[in-house]
Amino acid sequence: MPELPEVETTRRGIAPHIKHRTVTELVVRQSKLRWPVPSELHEVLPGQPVLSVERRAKYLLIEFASGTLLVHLGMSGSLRLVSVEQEANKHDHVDICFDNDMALRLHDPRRFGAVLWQPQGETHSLLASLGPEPLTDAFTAEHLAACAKGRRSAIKTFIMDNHVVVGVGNIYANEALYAAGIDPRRQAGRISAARLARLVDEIKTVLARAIAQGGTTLKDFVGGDGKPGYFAQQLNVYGRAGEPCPGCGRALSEVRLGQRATVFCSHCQR
DNA sequence: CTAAGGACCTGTCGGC
DNA sequence: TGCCGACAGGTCCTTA
Repeated sequence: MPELPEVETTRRGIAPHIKHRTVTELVVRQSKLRWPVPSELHEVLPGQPVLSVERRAKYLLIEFASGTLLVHLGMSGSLRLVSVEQEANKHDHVDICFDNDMALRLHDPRRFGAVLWQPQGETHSLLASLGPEPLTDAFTAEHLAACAKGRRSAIKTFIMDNHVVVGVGNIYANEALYAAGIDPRRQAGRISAARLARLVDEIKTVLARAIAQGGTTLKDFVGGDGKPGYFAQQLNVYGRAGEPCPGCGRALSEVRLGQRATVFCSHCQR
């Protein structure tokens, strides 16, 4: 569910509560997530203090001295902190229990999420070939233009490719392309450098604004503090097919690209 | 190499 | 009210 802003919001929500806390126990009620939860975690985690909580793409990285716990929320995952006494609900698959009797609880109905282990000094294969973080200086107009050269796939599909740039999910791909005035169906390699530069700016702006607002309000998310709900954010096109374009008033169109809902204004986006 | 499609899984919603 | 298909914020893996 979460797009990058929701993952970042989750990171910020949980980090202060688990940093420097020591793991006492790992409870796995359902080990069949996207990949099996490694059984070695039961031996590896207890007794270790959390050094920090980072993020790479949509992976949360919980750092320990002997390695890093990777947590991905998939489509429907959420994390919240609960008392270890708190009874588990349906789809509460994993608890990481801490020495203050709180547990970081992973809830994930669709089980597209993952909990994986990366030993110290190694890079997990899932993190090995990721593109730059969109909100850092590593994501530049030059980089996007170089990647786009010769590529015939639709620009929307292209910016959702993790090798090009990470963290651009379906909602924000739609929003960034609208903001940049680019037709999502246009071939990536046939867009001018200037327009790609604009797109880089809009991706950064859209994601940064969503993070500032605490993520998009969508029903599955539960805030890191346990407060239900996302945060109100106005989306210009996503989920608004048929409604008037905020710019010109014409009805927004919807097509399917790579099996994903794609909403745009055929007048404002070229 | 690129591009397209299937796969994983549950819940919800609209239509008949 | 009940059943069925379509769809949902992700992304890896296989196939052409």
